[in-house]
Amino acid sequence: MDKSSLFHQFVSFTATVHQVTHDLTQNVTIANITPLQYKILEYIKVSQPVTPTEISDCQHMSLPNTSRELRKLQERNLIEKISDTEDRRKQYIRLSIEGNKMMEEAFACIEERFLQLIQHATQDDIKDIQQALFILEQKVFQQKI
Amino acid sequence: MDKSSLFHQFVSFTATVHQVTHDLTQNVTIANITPLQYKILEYIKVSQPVTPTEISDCQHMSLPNTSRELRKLQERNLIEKISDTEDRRKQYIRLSIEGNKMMEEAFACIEERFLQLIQHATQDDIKDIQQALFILEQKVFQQKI
DNA sequence: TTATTTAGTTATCAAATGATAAGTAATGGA
DNA sequence: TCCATTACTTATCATTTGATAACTAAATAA
Repeated sequence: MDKSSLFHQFVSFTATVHQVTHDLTQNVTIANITPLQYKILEYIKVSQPVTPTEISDCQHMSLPNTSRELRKLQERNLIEKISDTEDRRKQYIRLSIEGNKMMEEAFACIEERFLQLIQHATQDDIKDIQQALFILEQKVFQQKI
Repeated sequence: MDKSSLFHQFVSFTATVHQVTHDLTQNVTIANITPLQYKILEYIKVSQPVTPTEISDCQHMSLPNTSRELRKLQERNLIEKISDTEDRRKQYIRLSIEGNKMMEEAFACIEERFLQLIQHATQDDIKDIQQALFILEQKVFQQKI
């Protein structure tokens, strides 16, 4: 087995992953949120509390643009900014009650669609899928370049 | 094992996939190509010949916008349009020599980075990865909603 | 203390992308 | 033949996103 043909399998796989995640997340954002804002909220949801700099790094956007989007999200009461007591330059961002509710609903919707995707999976299938996810995470995706 | 905790593992996994593919494809597009144009070329590369309608459907963009981007790509001699002899409304899009060369280089660059990612994988690891990709494709990603 | 660095903001501009209306030309059905 | 549909184009406008300069305030190093 050569690594080059594994590459082709990998490319095809990632294309499918992107396709499926697009389908799963399509139209979950009922509120008037831009795709970028959704991605930011999603990141805050799973990593809160986070600083603007962290968002900037992880979402590959400049700090000024991050600041702008966070301001819009705060104006819509979806997030809260809490300044660090130690270092008063720093801020911690977390979802507001409203923002959290919105993201919970979004995730519930995605989960529902995901469960449809694996509705025919047996208990053994589930175990296989879990194992496969684990192997890929460990042997491919958590490697550093 | 319940399906709900599998969902969380899945979400985390897809986030990692997006992260890694972003890193792999970063800065591969030396030519002055927008991200959208790159994605279109990538799709043409692996699926050619394709019609504008197919591109429109698969890339989730309107036909007018597809037409606009294809015009730009043709102006830069990266693609060719061939009209169908049967149905003269239809067109087939394929990469030009130049466009193909560009995409070959892009893929080579991505492959190089991918190989770095799995440089420490043994022959057994490769087999495991292959098997994991196969299982996920089959049991999760190829399911229809 | 003073200078430098860090964290974030505000403002502004340009480019990319999305949405929509109106059009052409070919096809296919009634 | 006439009408509806399909495939695609052109034009235009709005929105989103990216890039950059100039700024404030706090922390840290010299």
